[in-house]
Amino acid sequence: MSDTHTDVPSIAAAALPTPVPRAEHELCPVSGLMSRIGDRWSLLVIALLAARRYRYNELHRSIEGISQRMLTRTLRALEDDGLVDRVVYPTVPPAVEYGLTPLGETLLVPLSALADWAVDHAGDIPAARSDRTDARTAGAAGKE
Amino acid sequence: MSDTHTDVPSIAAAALPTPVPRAEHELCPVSGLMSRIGDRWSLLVIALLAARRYRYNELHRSIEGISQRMLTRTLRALEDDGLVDRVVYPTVPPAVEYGLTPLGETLLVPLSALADWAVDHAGDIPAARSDRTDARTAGAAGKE
DNA sequence: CAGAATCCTTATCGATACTG
DNA sequence: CAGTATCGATAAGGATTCTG
Repeated sequence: MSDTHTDVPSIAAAALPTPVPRAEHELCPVSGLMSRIGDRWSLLVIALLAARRYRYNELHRSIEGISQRMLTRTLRALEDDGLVDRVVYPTVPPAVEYGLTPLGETLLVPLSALADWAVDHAGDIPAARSDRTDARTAGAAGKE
Repeated sequence: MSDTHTDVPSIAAAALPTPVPRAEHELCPVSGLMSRIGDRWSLLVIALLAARRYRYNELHRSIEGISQRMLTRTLRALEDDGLVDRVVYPTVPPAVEYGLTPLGETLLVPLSALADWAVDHAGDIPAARSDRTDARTAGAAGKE
C-alpha cells in the first residue's frame, strides 16, 4: 500500500502518446486544474477558505491588493469548478458566505503536498536561478 | 512522522495572517510554483521529460500546437527554476538535449499526487459546473 | 454588503521571418 | 538543428463607477 519504495510517479509512468494531440492536453484534467488554480489569486483564496468560511468583504480585506473584480471572478470560477460553495443570506444588507465544498477539501491534500515541496525547495529554486551556467557544453560525441 | 491519520493538510494548518500582505503572496514559493507550471505548456513539457530526455525539435514535434517561441520560453523558464537541464552538443548542426534535473524529478512526486486527484475527480468538476444552482439561499436568521 | 458594468493598461501568446 | 527577433491579436488584470 505504501508505495514509498516505488518512486515512479504516475506522471512519469503515464507514457504519453507522441505527438500529444491538441485535444489531449487541452482537455487534460490535470492541465485544466493547474490553469485554474495556477492564476494569481485562486490558491490564496483556497488557502484562506481552508481554515474557515469567509464573507465576501472579509475576503476582500484579507487579501491585500486584490480588486473586487478579480475576487468575484476567482470565487465564481472556483464555484463553477465545484471547489467553493456560496451561501447567500437574504438579509439587508445581504450577507454572502464562501467556503470549501467537500470536493474542495479533498483537493487540499495533494495541494498541501505540492505546497510542502515548494516550501522545502524554496531555497533551491533561486539558487538554481543564480547558478545559470547557461548552455553547458558537453563532450561532442558523448551521446547515444 | 506519518500524518496520514491527521488529515489536516498543511495548507489549512498554515493559518495565514490576515490581511495577507502583498509581499506575502507575491513572494510565496507555492504561488510562485503554481504560476510557473500552471501555464499552458510547462506541465506537458515536464510530463514528457519525466519519461526520458528529448531534443529540442523532438519536443516541438511531440507537442501539437506549441510554437517555437513558447517552447523555448517554457524550457528557459523551467531551466531557470532548476527543474530542467539543457545540454548542448557542439556538433554541426548543433544538438540540444533537455531533461529533468534531480530537483525536477523530486517535483514529480507531489505533482503526480495532484495529477491523480485531477484524474480522479475529472468527472466531478464538469458535474459541479452543470449543477450550478446559483446563489442558494439559506435561512435568513441562521447565522452567528 | 456584495457585487455588476465599463474602461483602459499591460502581459501573454501565436505566426512569421530570419540566423549561427 | 535550435533557436532569436519582431509584430499583431487577445486575454488578463486593475481602477473606477454604479446598483439592488
